[in-house]
Amino acid sequence: MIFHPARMGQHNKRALVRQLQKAGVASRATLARSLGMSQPTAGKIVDELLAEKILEEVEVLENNGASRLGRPGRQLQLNRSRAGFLGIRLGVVETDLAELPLGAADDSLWKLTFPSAQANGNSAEVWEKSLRAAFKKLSAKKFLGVILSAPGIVDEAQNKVVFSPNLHWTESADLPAIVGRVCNAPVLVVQEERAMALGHHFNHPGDEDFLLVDFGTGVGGAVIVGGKPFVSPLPINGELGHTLALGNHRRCGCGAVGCVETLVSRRGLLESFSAANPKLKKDWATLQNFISANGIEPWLAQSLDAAAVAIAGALNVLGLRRVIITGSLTELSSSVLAHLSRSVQNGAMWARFGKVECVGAPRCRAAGMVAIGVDRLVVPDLPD
Amino acid sequence: MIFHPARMGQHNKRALVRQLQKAGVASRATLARSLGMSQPTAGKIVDELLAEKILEEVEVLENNGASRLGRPGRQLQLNRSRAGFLGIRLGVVETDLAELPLGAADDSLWKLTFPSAQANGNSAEVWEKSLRAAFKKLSAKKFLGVILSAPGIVDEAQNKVVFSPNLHWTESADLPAIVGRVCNAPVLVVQEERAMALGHHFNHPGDEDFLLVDFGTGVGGAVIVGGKPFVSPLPINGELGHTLALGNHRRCGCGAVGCVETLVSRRGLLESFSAANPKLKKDWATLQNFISANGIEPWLAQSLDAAAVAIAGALNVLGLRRVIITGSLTELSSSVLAHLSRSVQNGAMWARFGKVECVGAPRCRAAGMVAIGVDRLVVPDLPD
DNA sequence: ATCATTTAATTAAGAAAACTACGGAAATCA
DNA sequence: TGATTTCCGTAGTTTTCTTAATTAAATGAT
Repeated sequence: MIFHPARMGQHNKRALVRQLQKAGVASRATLARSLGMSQPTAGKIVDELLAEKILEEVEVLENNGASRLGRPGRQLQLNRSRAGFLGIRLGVVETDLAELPLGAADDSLWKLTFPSAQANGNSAEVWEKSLRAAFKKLSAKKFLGVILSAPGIVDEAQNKVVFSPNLHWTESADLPAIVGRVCNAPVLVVQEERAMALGHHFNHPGDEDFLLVDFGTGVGGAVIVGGKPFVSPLPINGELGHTLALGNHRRCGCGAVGCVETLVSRRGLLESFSAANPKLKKDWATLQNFISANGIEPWLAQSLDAAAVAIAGALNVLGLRRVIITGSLTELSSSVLAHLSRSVQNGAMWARFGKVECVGAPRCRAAGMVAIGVDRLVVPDLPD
Repeated sequence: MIFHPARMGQHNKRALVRQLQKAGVASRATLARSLGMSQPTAGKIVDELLAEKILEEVEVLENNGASRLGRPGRQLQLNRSRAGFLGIRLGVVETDLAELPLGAADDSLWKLTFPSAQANGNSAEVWEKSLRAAFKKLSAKKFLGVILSAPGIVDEAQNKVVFSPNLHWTESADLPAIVGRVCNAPVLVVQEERAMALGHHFNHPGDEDFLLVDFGTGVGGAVIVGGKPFVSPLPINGELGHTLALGNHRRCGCGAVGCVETLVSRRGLLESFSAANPKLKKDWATLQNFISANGIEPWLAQSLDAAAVAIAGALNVLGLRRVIITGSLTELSSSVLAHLSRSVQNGAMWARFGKVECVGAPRCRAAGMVAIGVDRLVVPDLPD
């Protein structure tokens, strides 16, 4: 990209907003210091953002610990009092809505819920009707934008669902148009795992570089490098659920045969569990209890090892050393994550030279969705 | 990164040099257009670069095809007449030297050669002596810098070899100091595959995003995204040779068991070949002829498929659709690459939605080494 | 041959956004 | 109360880009 003076402003504005997202609350002086810019510059940018109602000033009451010397800074944060974004979580079964502020969005805000699909064919139309009904119940009517998270493969640049084995109607539907008709605001379609990864980053600002792997109906991944979602030439990336596991012959929803997803998705685990223990009930609670009682049986070890090979391979290729695991695997006995972690370390090259970590974490979508909305709608990058 | 006016100049200078590297030859006006900057700006930057002897003007004689209307532009290129860099290719067996110009470096320039290691322990000292002797024979004595390519795992930010199973002495030796004593110029240590990938990019400017996989003593990879080497938090990336292949129990030089490298490195292929055909001579030429005559036998198919799983997994994770294969695999019957290509397409998700390519190419190190030198020594990024 | 046209390169003037330097405001501490 | 420290804003300077106008060097038509 080429720089000229007219672009510098917007760019530094983005940087300042990003910094404030991470810090949560900060003064003009603190922002200037942490960004390496002069105080007048930071002050001027903050003034603009306050005028745009993107930031707000907040009363101090920040007497925690040592009382600082000198004039106290006027603390700033992303605006928590205004409407902000409408979050739509389009899940495989249900769709949830949340009114998200620009700052401090958390996953307790999900309120309204309706089914995502119909048994018969007209899911898109019914979904639009349900959305319209739910929208009427919201307290806010006007939003800066709508952030819609969808499962499957999403082309975020095109706001399109490319492939969704469990929610096929979203592939042909024009989601931005549907949502736009109802909400009358710009719409961003984002991949669920990418939103969760970004959400994790902003909830744990120390985690700047990691691979997030979510286990659920499918197995999806997302990559954060330098605190930003990894952008690749293709709309697909981090898709390690569909790495092939040699020796696995299960047919996957994606059309291929042998994806690790067929081994470690919820359904995949249940299949293996049931095959190894045909007399037990084939449901998740039974599986959970069984693993807690009996530890890691060979069928589970093999599945976990297959996933670990894919994860470790991704770490080697991406140059990462930290894995965040979310979803169903975190609901099982802690020995499961421990086994996976050991197995990942076994396959990750960096483990020979330094530390490789593989830890569980809760899913946090809201914060990530807001971050994407702020990044792409509130302080957008200039084209070119 | 934060921008201020003082940085804009350097940044746009970098962009202009990059553009000229890709274009080969271009005029001020062409550069301005392709970079989206104004003519006066491009002209001013070019003037600086000419004064620094980084660029040179070149006589036209470019009457190919239609005679263009209007005043012809004065064509520019990276300086081909001056010394530029000293390239040192530290191979597993031999070390080669080349005097590299800033523009149009090709691999015919490798001239002086000496052994890389000694049977007894003092390899570093002997290597320094050999280097000193070879350096005396060069026509140029003064270089902008020395680019040293090394096999194994290289931390390019630290100019250090982290791990080199086939050339262990480089791990503990202070290569920049050794080379600096002899050549008296700044030294950059780069990973061989990264140099080759960048070289491929500049020899085929259309290839902006790809994964390069080199087969030889080991199996190494490098990633180019947007025409630039992919930078990751760790000094390791693109290391797909050490992805584990389930069911493979060979011990790898890296310390792990089951790396795909043990299947598809030169030695790995020979092992499998010999095991399947114990009566035949265990050498590369025999293997080549045998494959040409008998096609892809099961042992080879399995090895290729294991490599393909790792490659396809890397494509899925990195969001890429193009693979460049270099090294020993390109020396075999074309059916080998064809098999690998099919197998990669089988495992690559993008193949369901678009095209996935896997093609062979010659190794080109010189161009990549120069590109790295230009990028890091001639028009360096400002620290921050 | 000459002149209009087209493209390239340079010069000059203007605008954007950063920086430094300084001064007033608001707190702590002696 | 006054010294010190820190924060924030104002004023003026600097850097680098842009646009607009000018000069330069080619082609092609009359």
